[in-house]
Amino acid sequence: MKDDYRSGCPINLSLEVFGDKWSLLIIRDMIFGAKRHFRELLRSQEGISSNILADRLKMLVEQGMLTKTDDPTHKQKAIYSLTEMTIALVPIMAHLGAWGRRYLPVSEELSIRAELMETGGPDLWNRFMDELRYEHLGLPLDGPPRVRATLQAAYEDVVARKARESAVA
Amino acid sequence: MKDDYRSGCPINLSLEVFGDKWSLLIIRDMIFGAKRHFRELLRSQEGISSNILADRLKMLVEQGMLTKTDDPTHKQKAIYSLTEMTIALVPIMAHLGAWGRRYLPVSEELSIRAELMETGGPDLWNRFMDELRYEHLGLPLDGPPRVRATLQAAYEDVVARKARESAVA
DNA sequence: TGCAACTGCTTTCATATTAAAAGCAGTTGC
DNA sequence: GCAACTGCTTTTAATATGAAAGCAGTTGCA
Repeated sequence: MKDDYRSGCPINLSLEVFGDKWSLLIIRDMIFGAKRHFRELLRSQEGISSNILADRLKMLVEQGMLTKTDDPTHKQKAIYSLTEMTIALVPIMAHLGAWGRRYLPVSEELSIRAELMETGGPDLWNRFMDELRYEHLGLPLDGPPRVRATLQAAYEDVVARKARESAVA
Repeated sequence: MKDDYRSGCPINLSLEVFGDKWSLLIIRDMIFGAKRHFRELLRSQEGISSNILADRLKMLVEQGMLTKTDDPTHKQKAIYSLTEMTIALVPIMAHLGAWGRRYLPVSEELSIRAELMETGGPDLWNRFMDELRYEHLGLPLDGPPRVRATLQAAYEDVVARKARESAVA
């Protein structure tokens, strides 16, 4: 944990924890991309470099935003898990996505998930958060996870449609 | 405007616009602190330095997050105004504040506003946004502005109470 | 049993960003 | 007429970032 903060303002403190250009993208990839290993996170859309990724993961673990455990299937693999703190960012992710979609030049395939999150509203967010608690914290879940798969399928549909369109054109 | 983005993901684009340690604090001070001049913004809780403030203001203006106009009362003064884009960040600010309050070591006086925003919910946020549209964009408002003053009064009450408490102790 | 591919990083070095402090050419109020 | 204020800019040093290569293993497969 960091022990000296610039101020006790909640917005400032939030920024000190994840207010940089990379931390929230790592969390995004864990939440929406189901990525849990270093090498998976390294393959981000935005091309994070390995030293920065290593640094941020370390810091996020120190701050209680992630936990790191051994992967029983591979002696060299580490599994990163979300904590309740990070799962609680889902509504903020949804708002950020909606805001970006409204005001910035987003690409269609990368914003379809944000659109569905916006349409689904708090009910969908809460369901998704429960599913993340199931996957990352081992909490019980009523029924099988489905939210991320739905978002992913919508993404793939857009990609397939765009491929068809550009093939025709 | 920046013309090359790392990716078209709405969350990434949002981070590219205000995902640094200072931009959102400047916007926070404009929204909650009613600060509109350079020297006012320089007196932030967190102690931003003048070159960084100048750089961020320039960038925020370039990106359409703020506008800059001359102050008719003083030839050297500039007035910074929020745009609809920035006013639309109010719900995100509220969520960020609520998140910080729940998970980080906030100070009581600096988090009372976040508490009131959380309690007030979307109804309060919308009223506040309308008031900001009135103050910064000149849109009509039903009744006089009151939200920021209410938040500010609550802040001052906490400061006064803490002063009394520490005087007694 | 050997070897290619994969594991989570670390190291190196060049470049970019940030921070603190001082300063500046005016403008304003008294 | 002068002190205080205006929005910055400049300088210098410290720090962070980015790209690329490398490393000491581990694993899966032939």
